[in-house]
Formats: sequence, structure tokens, C-alpha cells
Amino acid sequence: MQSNRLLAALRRKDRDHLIAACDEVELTIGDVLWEPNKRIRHVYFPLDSFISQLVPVDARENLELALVGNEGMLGTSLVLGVNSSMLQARVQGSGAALRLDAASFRRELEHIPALRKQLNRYIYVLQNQLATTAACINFHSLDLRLARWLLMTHDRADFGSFHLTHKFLAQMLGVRRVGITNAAGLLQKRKLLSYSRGHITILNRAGLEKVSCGCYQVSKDMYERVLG
Amino acid sequence: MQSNRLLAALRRKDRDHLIAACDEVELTIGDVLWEPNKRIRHVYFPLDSFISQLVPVDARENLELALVGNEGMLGTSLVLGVNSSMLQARVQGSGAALRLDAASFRRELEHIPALRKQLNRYIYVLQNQLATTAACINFHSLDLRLARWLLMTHDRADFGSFHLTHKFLAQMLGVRRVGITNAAGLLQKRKLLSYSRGHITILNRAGLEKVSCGCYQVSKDMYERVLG
DNA sequence: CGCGATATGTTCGCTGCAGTACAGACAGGT
DNA sequence: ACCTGTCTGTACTGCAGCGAACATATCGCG
Repeated sequence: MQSNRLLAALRRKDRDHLIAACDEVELTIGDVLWEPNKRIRHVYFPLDSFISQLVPVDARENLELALVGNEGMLGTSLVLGVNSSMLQARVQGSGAALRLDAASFRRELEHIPALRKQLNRYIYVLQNQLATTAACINFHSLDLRLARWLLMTHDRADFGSFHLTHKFLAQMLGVRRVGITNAAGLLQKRKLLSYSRGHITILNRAGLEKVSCGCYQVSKDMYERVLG
Repeated sequence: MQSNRLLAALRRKDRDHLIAACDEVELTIGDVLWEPNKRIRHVYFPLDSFISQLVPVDARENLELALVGNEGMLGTSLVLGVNSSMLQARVQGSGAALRLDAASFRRELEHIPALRKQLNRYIYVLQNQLATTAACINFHSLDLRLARWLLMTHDRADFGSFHLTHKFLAQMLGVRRVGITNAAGLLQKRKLLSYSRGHITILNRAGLEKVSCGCYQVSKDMYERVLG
């Protein structure tokens, strides 16, 4: 069991107080924690789970814009004083998370200035990651984007294999399923990964980083610089 | 001379206090107010100027991700406790703005809770607009994106014509110059706009809205709902 | 006026991805 | 063992946008 990095940065007393207020819950892949523009009832601090945030497009398609693992928190809108978000939150890796209802969370934000400060910085990082993602979509080809996506997921899953079908990846990246098959085929030919029926294993992480566009490193550096 | 909508929402006393602390400055198209990852020295509340925020990509290319006019503020990073941003800020429409140095701004944030609250909401809107932009880039064709861009600029310029060359638009949208020539040609054929040597005039705004993808309306509605 | 600089228009070949269809591979249930 | 549903691989057409080169048009300036 891991801890949550945002909470780990708090002073022991603040952290204990906050964790005591939370429930530890088990999240299962596929769970939808919020629908777009519905009231947010809980915030989540993932421990070893991770959660996608998806923007719905034209009522049919989706696109993943942010991945929240134990380095982050789901529910930043509440920090900004708004109790909904246009993004859908979907569990993408099963595991544990600390959960806190919205009202309690607001109370904790008032009581623990360091928490607000930390989460503000996290929001800054998220914003910049969003900017990087937009640029990546515009300029980089699908295989680069796929490599980046796998690296980000790998960081949060901290084990080298996970359950991801091509169809699922296509929904995340907002492309056709066949596009993923091709891109993944390229990466597989270079012995960077292997997969069969929804089970992807990263064989050569360093190689994958080399193939991926710089966007991965930019996002990662941003996090370390502001929150590390 | 317009006022700034974020400030206009404050109570008279707060607003007057804040405005008294600001300098009114004249911004000229092309001015670069910040470079990426450099220290932010001032924040700006545009009056009748407007400012692009651009993400640099691979050290050569740019992509505009946000446009800040009198409905917003430039310098939200400071609200989040970080004194830089990875985005470049470039004046895209000449005009006036209220300027405040970073230290004073921080002080005002402490003194005027309503300001912090308002700016937090604005950050939320920006974040969602960023999400919408990313989706738009991924799913929508260039002529739709161009229509959206022109509408957003038109909103902030509040007069129907502005100085924009195809080359400049290409840099904003992260595409080739020829791509803009084609897309603009399509819109011109439908009598929605006319241009000659850098001077674009919107002829039929309603028609342009109809042609544009839904992203324009989504962004606009989001602003009105949260801040309107 | 003539010149150079800038802005726009057009063309060509190429690539990446969309859309669609279909075939083979494998897993789990009965 | 068989069937069925799911996952993956392959093949095709079509289009949008890239990169590059070149042609034309317009403006400002000497």
C-alpha cells in the first residue's frame, strides 16, 4: 500500500487529521465516480488506484485529458469553489483511495492552510499538463502519444502490466481502434512492449521514453519542480 | 473604454481599492508580456486589449490555448501560488489594461477575499476551456477551429475587424499557413467574412456561429454559468 | 514611378488517420 | 467440444493536413 504524495507533503499533524476524516475505499476499474456537470459528492486521494478524467465531445466521443494517481487528487474543482466539473471521472486502475465528502473537504480546506496551498500548486501543475496535452495532440503522431500515455499510466500503476484493450486505448486517445493497433504494433516491433488480449506489458521502459515525444518529460518535470 | 468584467463583479469598495493600486497601461499588438517559465512581474486585467497565451512546442512551434480579454485576467498562476507559467503571453489586440505588480497583487488577494473567490472561479473556467480546446483540436477540422477562433477574438475585440494575417493565424492554431488560406477561403466563399492583406472583417456573425463547432458555445456557456 | 517586402493563392506529392469491412485468434461458459 | 463474444490483425478507400515550391497581388517607400 502506497501513500498519497500530496498528503505526504503535509505536516504529520495536518495529515493525520485529514486522513482521520477520510474513508478508505476500494475502487474498481470502470467505476464512474462523477458524470460531467453533475454535483461532486466526494473528492478522492488515490493510493494505488488511478483515475481518468475525460472530456465528452459531441455527445458521443471521449478524450482523456488527465490521469490522477497517488501523486494527485480528484476533485480540484471544489478547491476553486465550484462543485461540478465538465469532465467525467472514470477509474482506470483498480485499487484503494482515500475518500472525503465535499462538505468535510471544504471544512478541512479552511482548517489546514497548508492543504489549500498544496492543492493550489497541484492545480497549477494540472493546468500546465493540460496545456502540454493539447500541444501534443496538435503536433505529435499517434505512436508518440500512445508511448506517452503508456508511460504516464505505468508511473501510476507501478507495475509493468495492466489491462488495456486497443478499443479502450482508442477511446482514451480519441482515435480509431485500428489506429491503436497500428501504433501499438510499431512499438511492439521495437520490443518495447508486448500485449495479448487486453494485457499490455512494458518490456523496455527506457526505450519507450526515448521513443516518446518530449511532452512526457515536460509534464513530469513540471510536477517535480512545483510539488516534488 | 470598457471595464473589466471580473473586477466589475466585486463590491464597489473592493473594486475601487484594487483599481487604485493598479496602473493603467497601453498594450501594443505583438508585445510579449511574459516568456515561458520566467518570473511573472505583473498581472493584467485587460480593458479593451486582449492577450494570447501560447504554449511553446519542441522549441520551434507555438499553439494558442487561451485568449484573455476584458472578461478575464492574465496571471492566474499567482493566484495558485506559483510565480511563473509555462505559457507565453503575447498581446494580440492593442488597447488598455490595468496592471498590478506581483507583490501588490498578492497583498490584494489577502485583503479582498471576494477577489480570490472570483479569480478561483475564473481559473475553473479557464481549465474547462482548456479541456474544450484540447478536444476541439483532436476532433474538429481546421475550418471549424478557425471559425471558433475568430468568434472568440471577435467577442474580445468588440469591433468587427482586426489585423490578422494568415501566417499569424497559422501560428495561433498550430497549422501551416496554407491550411489557413484554404479554411479562410471556405468561410469567405460562404460570405461569412472577408479579408485582404491582414485585415479580416466578419460579415455574418450568426452564420459563423452556425458553421463553427459546438466548442465555442460550450466555452461561452461555461463562463456565463460560473461567472456571469 | 519602380522596387522590395509582405500577403495571399495555387499546385504537387506524401503521410497519417478516418471510416468501413472482414477474418482469424483466443477465452469462457454450457 | 462447441458456440459466442471479445480482441486483434489486415485491407481498402478517401480525405485532411504537411512540406515545399512557386506564382501573383498589394502595400509602403525611396
